[in-house]
Amino acid sequence: MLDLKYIRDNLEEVKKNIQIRNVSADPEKVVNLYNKKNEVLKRTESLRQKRNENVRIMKGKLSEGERLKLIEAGKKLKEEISALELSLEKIRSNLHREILKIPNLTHPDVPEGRSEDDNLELKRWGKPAEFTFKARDHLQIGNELDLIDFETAAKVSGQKFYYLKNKAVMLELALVRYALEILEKESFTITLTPDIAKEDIVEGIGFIPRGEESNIYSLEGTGTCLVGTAEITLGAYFSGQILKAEDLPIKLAGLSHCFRREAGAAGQYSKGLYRVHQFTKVEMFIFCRPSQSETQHSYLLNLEERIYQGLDIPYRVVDTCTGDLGGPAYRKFDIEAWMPGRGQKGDWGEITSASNCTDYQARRLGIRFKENGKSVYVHMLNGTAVAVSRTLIAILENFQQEDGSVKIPEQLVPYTGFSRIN
RNA sequence: GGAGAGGUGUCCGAGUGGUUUAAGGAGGCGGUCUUGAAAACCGUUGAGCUGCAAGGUUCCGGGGGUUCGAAUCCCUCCCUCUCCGCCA
Repeated sequence: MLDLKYIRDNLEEVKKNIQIRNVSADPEKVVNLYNKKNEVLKRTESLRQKRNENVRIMKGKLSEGERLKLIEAGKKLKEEISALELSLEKIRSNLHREILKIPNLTHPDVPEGRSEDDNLELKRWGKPAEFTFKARDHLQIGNELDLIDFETAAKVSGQKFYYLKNKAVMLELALVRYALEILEKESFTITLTPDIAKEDIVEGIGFIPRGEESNIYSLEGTGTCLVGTAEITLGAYFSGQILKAEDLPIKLAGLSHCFRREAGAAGQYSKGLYRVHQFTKVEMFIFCRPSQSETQHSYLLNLEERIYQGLDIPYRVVDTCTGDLGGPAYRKFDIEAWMPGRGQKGDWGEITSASNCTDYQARRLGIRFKENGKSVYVHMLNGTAVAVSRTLIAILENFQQEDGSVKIPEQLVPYTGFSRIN
């Protein structure tokens, strides 16, 4: 969330930002609720002060008459205070609800636009393969080589689930190992995170844990959710803590399953493994000083590129436009891999994203560090190291051979133990 | 899942209704002394909200309750430890 004082003092800027990011939020309502909260808080606190004074007097020796009088006064104060506290609580919860709708500020270089079509292409790497035969999509390849089984998964778990089989299993494990080793060398602390997190944590990271529009599976009656990404469990790792300035930047990497409801998502561009309810992902996370976050953001993008260059997957990098940014992100770079089976004649498909969320998440989660005796919110960044299911698409479709087999990228062979699937 | 013991500031730890405005210790920071360091001594040292500030207010695992007044009493949930049960 944004700082309340900042919204109050920069209302026009916040309004403009909401407009270019194409979301519905009402900062004026937030400011009104904030002012109202402060006003009621002030009255509550002055009554509390009276109550405390009253109590202090009663610590000493008093005549019975005086004591009774003070007790009566205390009773009256108590009633007034609880009435005010009740309305304060109401205002607070309204304020909380409204402020969560307000997105992060936006980096000045982010292209303005309404949808992903307005994202700005920054660069391309590699050359999409030109096939001398009719290219198949990963569904066909997966079927022919007995690698992916959607039908059985639909029967057992529902649509948009899948069984990986045979060499695809090893390929998934190899990708995970490949990414984790690179990150370990980059002195990330590698972790294997829980796949479940508490609702307030999920919300603190900026996801909506419940409701129709939520992309998150909540576990009824437990106050917890299945994580949509390890960004949640990594980001909350230090929640409520004050970090040592000399420890920054802190780099964590996490392997987890990711669960997404994807309600209403369907169609040609979501087919097969592209949009599924469960997949495996290695995520990177950085906590740093505000002055470092732009550099760290480039660093994350750079690492992602290295990882996909190592896999020989052709890709392009895009700077996500204002209308396509999620609430917490200040700026986001996506890597889109070339997927020959996507659309009619192949297309780019998002395979990683690296976001600089500045202090938007840190404020809700209470993650700070000390600077000159003052506590400052850290900046938090996240990036995909390997999203396995989509990387499988890219590998199967880009490295398919005329004889129906699939070649494994050279750098992955030490991890798979085979260089070809057939 | 059952029984018991716990959860207090960066850490250890005292505290069972009103001199707790959280004792004391360790650690950190500053200083005295010293060629320098150690030791010793002196001082200082949590966070949030509000406010220009002074100040005020909240926080003793979370939430709720009793009371004029709660770290302290009651209810509830969470977590940790020990033992038992179950189990990859």
